[in-house]
Amino acid sequence: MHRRPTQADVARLAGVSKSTVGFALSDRYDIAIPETTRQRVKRAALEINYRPNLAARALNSGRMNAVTIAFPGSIHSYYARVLEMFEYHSNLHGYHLIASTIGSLDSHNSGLDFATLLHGPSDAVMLVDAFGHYLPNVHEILSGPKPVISMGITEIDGIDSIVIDLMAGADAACRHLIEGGARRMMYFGANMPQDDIPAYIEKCLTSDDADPRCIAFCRAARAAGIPIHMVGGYLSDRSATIDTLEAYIAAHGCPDAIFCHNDILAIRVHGVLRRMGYQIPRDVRLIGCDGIEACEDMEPPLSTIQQPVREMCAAAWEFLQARLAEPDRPRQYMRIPARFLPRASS
Amino acid sequence: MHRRPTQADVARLAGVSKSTVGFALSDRYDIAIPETTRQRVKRAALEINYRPNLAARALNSGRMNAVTIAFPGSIHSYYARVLEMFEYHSNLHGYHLIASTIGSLDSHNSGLDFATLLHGPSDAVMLVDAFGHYLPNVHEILSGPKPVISMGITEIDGIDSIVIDLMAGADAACRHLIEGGARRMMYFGANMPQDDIPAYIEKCLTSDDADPRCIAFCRAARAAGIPIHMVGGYLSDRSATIDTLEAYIAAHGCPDAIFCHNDILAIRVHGVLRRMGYQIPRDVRLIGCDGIEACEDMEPPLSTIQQPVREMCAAAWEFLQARLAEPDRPRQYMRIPARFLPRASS
DNA sequence: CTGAAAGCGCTAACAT
DNA sequence: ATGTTAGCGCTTTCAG
Repeated sequence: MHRRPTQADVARLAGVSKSTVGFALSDRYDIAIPETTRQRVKRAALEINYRPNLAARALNSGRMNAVTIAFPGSIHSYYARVLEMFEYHSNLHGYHLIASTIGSLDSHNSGLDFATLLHGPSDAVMLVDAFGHYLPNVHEILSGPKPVISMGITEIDGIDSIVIDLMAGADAACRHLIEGGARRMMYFGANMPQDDIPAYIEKCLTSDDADPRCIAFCRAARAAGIPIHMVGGYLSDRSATIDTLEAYIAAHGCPDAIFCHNDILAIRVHGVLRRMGYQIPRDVRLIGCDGIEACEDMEPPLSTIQQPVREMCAAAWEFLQARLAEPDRPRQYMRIPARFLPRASS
Repeated sequence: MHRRPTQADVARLAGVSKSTVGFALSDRYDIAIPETTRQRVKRAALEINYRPNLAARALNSGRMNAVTIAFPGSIHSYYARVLEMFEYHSNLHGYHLIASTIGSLDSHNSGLDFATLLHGPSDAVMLVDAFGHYLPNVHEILSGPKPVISMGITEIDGIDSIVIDLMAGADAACRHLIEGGARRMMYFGANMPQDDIPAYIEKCLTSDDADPRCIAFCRAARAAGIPIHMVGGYLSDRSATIDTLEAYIAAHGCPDAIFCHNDILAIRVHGVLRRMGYQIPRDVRLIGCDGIEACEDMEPPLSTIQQPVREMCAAAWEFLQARLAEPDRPRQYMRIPARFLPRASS
């Protein structure tokens, strides 16, 4: 492995100047170069297997041709789908995709802190589901060196956002449970302040600054005049989740309906309930959220709220392009509703 | 958003030269700079919120501080775990991680072709489960501009490889089925040459150049004197998979044991079988592969072959570091066995 | 139509 | 101990 060929090498071989090479190789037809010279340059480049040095190009142009996509916590099935979907667009447009998880202050995961992300080698940062500890300081974003675009169930004030409106879907799900006769309905969450759930419930009832699923759940239960049971906390791993659920059921008995924060959780809950001998939906009705494929493979198939991943990523890419082309344009904003998908589990 | 501050700006503010800034900011203590000057420089940098220009650094140093990780086809649960695990190491060492799927020639997915990957803005490429259409030309790798490291169930001759030895686990799984009384055992695959399965079976029996699961399956069945049923093909989506399985069962009846190419597939098969009224493991015994968490949440929990993702990623990172430090060192090679994990489904 | 040259921001060898 | 300078490879302006 010796030195990589540069445009200078191509120029020497083709017997032209460096700039001619640059123009010819980047197919700039606004510069008048005879077709024969163009071909000669291209052949020379091919012959010595010339590849542009991306760092040099980036230094000169100020463009990295890369985008960072950042996920909160860990990359589970749903985020993997978002990643894949977004990658489709970035590939199509010749962008490289830097994938990252964001580390929060309290959690002990290894994710990058936001500043590192923001100053990393990309032209823009896509934040997926930024909330709570993952929600960066807006001032830091606005004074930062590159555009940030938020996508997912949360939005960031003043920042380009594609927000999936879970509220309608979550509300439909909860009302579906209630109308089906749920009296002891429970919300099972993976990202709730474990220490003070009553305060969180109060927050859900009175403000809009909480997880839309939780808001919908609390309000639907309140409206129906049934008690608000929220269980969960920062459940990092599978066994913690299972222990929490089992402990709850041992102490309070089994709810007649469970709305889970996401499908992964719903699948776990499904397993726990069946192992404890409960029948779904006869004894307990179960609903998840996200719309991952595995839900359909459960027995019975799990009801869920379908996240419009395809539309979200397509819109995010559009927003990104527009923002890069015109950094000072007004804030871009789009809401996409998520639909409740009833299946046999509820 | 105006011009980003550079080291020259810091130098001006601190009243020193550019190189002093460079040395001070990179904490090079081999250069004698008085502590007071160092502090003055750092304060100045902080004051104007200086951040290094990564493109410039990369151009100068020849290092991007980024690694590309590439997956075949789509990023499902198992690959998401690999991604996350590998990201742990890259984050820890200050590397950015470029995630990509590789597009094969025949499939219509949007993945990048290997040459693009190889010439992308990273210092090395990690190939996960490179096989078949995803397996790049070895010469292209060796004459390429950066190290390539293979990880997963396949290895690449002459290229640094961490190979997960699935053979032992797959063999244990198949023998477990046979010893449990399987007479009509089936392999359900997602990446097989659909058009000529007999030839593929022959290949599995006679050569080592095939999927280790398939090899183990064919040989175990042959050794036990039972027929070799392989079903599948290039099953891209969920419904194609289900149709294929249902068609097979309609035509040939239900096997008494199914070994699936991976857990995602096993979960689908699980759903199809239960919906058709078959009991697991009474009527059919079922085994998957990869060891994704959701297997444990099935009813009954699914037997699987546990991929040692953590060990693989740790070893891959070690290999990478060693290779970057010493490009001409001899080929690095490591085999890690994957263990069969029997559960109630078999 | 083509070539020379400046400059992107950083690093490191070399001079003071 | 600090400053000067060359150069990484590319893009692009400006002369010829």
